[in-house]
Amino acid sequence: MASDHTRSAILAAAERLYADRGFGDVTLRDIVAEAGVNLAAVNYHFGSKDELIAELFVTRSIATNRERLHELKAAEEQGGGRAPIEVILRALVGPTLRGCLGPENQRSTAARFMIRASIESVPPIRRIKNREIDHLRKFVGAMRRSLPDRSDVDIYWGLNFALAMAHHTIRESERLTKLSEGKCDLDDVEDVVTRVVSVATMALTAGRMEPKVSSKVAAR
Amino acid sequence: MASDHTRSAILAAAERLYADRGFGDVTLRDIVAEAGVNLAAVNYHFGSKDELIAELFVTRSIATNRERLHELKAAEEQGGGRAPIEVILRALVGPTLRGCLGPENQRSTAARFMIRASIESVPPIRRIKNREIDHLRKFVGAMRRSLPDRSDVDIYWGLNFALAMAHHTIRESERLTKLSEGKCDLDDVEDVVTRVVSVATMALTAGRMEPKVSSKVAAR
DNA sequence: TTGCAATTCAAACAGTTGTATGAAACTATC
DNA sequence: GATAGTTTCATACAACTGTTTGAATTGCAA
Repeated sequence: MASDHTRSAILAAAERLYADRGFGDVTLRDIVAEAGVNLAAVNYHFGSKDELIAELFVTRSIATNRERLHELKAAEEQGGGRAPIEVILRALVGPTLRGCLGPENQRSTAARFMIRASIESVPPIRRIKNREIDHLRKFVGAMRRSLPDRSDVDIYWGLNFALAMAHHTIRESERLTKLSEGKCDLDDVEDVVTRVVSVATMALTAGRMEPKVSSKVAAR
Repeated sequence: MASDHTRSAILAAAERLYADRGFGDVTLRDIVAEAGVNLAAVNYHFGSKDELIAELFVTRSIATNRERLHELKAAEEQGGGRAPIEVILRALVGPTLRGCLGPENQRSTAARFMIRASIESVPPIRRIKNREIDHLRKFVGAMRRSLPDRSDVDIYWGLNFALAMAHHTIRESERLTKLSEGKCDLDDVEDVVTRVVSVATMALTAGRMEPKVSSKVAAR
């Protein structure tokens, strides 16, 4: 254990380089040069390159997830177990958007790293994302409680679309800016959050016709 | 020129392998082995590996784009220069969704390739995607004509969200299936198209204008 | 100080990658 | 059927990759 100086220097250097140049062309040698440590130190402290990447991503992920759940829990407690759907959706997409958008020149390394992780899709990160389902289920539960009349299928689709809009906006923020010739202000994060939440809410509440359990939905 | 047999054998083999195993771990040697040709043939016919990938992607892209524009043009001509927003959005996301979704066991190689291209993001493909903006502008134009009261910013956001829902659903179809325990039927492509179009339409028409909301089956 | 484990280091390893070469095998034209 | 141009081929190249090794160094406890 000792000082952990080498270990954290590697983590910091790796995150910075990945954020700047992407996973594709950053080698272990780049990382150790940036960190000022020996090449073998990576394998000594992390086991392998993939485990280093995984540790970086996991650390940032649980931070975001904790934020999300904190917002969600607070909202449900205040509403006596039932939170308005807008608030739930805001807890879902807010932390991610706030973490990854905002004025480019003042984006944290962590934010830029997470954007990279969202754009490029490297095996160790994909493996972790697949275990994120349990986390999403908590939001499914909250949404069900908030919209008890809504079918499960609609809930799932609403969740899917909310995440879609948030993640796609992060991934393609550059393209949207170019397409709109700067008219879409992606630096105003709260406006983006509001837009996403508003559309997702409409998707989940529109056409609230009576129970139209047409066919197979009756299951479960 | 001669027979082009080698050239097309390489293209076919490459597309198949990339579709099956992703760009990450398919080497030129894998490709030439699958195609039954010599290693040097790739560089002889395509110049480099990246140009091979680019050619594959460009071919599929212009096919999709042509479909999109065909649908769009037909709709606008029929409406005398103005098409309903739902139809425009359907022309935008329909071809892509139809090309990439549907019963997994009967997905074409081309479809699986495009899904890979959407999930992993490899440099030559990214470069091409960045030139796709001109194509999107045509849809912006059509949307403006269809919704003259709507601000440009709203149009851009609507387009962005429509693409977001379509692409994210393709990218994360597996996760959505797992999360919903199979309740979201991604094989029913037309239903997916309808859902995406319906939500995007709401995003573009809500808050203003009288309900032109064609009571489409928002959900079933 | 001595001893022992944890850490760092330079160096090499083993493999893979995309690409280049120059000769051989074709193909079509005259 | 010779010839010029295209295409194929086996092979080598050169560079880079993550990982391992075993010796040196360090830090700490007895």
